[in-house]
This record gives sequence, C-alpha cells and structure tokens, in this order.
Amino acid sequence: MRAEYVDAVLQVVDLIPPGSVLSYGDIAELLGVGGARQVGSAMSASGSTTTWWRVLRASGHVPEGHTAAALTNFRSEGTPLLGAPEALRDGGSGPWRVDMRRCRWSPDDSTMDRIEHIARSLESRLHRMSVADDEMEA
DNA sequence: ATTCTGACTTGCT
DNA sequence: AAGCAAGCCAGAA
Repeated sequence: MRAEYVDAVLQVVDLIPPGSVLSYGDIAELLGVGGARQVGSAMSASGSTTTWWRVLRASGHVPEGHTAAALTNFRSEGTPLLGAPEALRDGGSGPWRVDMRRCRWSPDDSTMDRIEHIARSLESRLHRMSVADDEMEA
C-alpha cells in the first residue's frame, strides 16, 4: 500500500460531513484507483487519527471490534441507525447498522471537483512512483 | 509463478 | 437475519 494512496483516501474521508457516511467501495470508485479492499487496508493502516467511523461496509456495518466507538460517534452526529433498540444497548454489541439509504454522502458539485483533483493528483503521483521503480531495476 | 490474506461487495439460500 | 460462495484488488511470503 503506497503512502500516496493512503493520503488520497484520507483526503476524501476528511470531506465527509458529520452525520454522513461512505462505503469502502464508494471511495474506491471516487478515486478511480484500486478497489474496496484497498480502501479498507488504507483505513486499517491509518489508525484512529481520522473520522474513520464515516467509512464502513456497503451493508452499513462497521468494522469488527470498532462497534462501540463508532456508535458513540454516530449518536453525537445523529447518524441514522437501523436495528432493534435492544441491539443498541451496552456498547451496541447487538446487530445494528447505519442506515446507508438515508445518510450515504453525495458530494455537491464543487466538492466533487475537489475529489476529482485528489484523484488526478493520486494518479500522477502513483505514475511517478512506478517510473522511479522501473529505474531501480535498471 | 503461486498462494495466502484482508476494516470488501454482490448475489443466492 | 445470517451465512456462504465467488469475484474482486494488491501486497506479502
């Protein structure tokens, strides 16, 4: 996983407003590079210094082991959740998920421009890196 | 070159 | 609802 890739993913994550979310696959699609699994790896590598809870599975489920922390963030942001009330008790250990249909983020036009800029920048940086790699072998 | 692994996704039961 | 199989992309062994 290239550092450039992780950077680009995090730049997009930073644009997601409170109360909204994107799936791993959404971000991969916005960047036009890599797939959902790459975005997942990038998030895993980036630690807790980000608003990681705004990126989750397409099903609305948050990554294993992070349900309690995510739930408190969702509560403070008013993120819409699905699931029986009893599932949300004590740390949210039960079967609940984010209501993706209601809070999946759709960037406005100007924000989409910024995302496209991030994507273009990523591609050129990645290209330069691969050229540098080729020269290493020679 | 192969095989394994992962904060994934979709479709089918 | 929940589990499973396949497909997916890349990095690591």
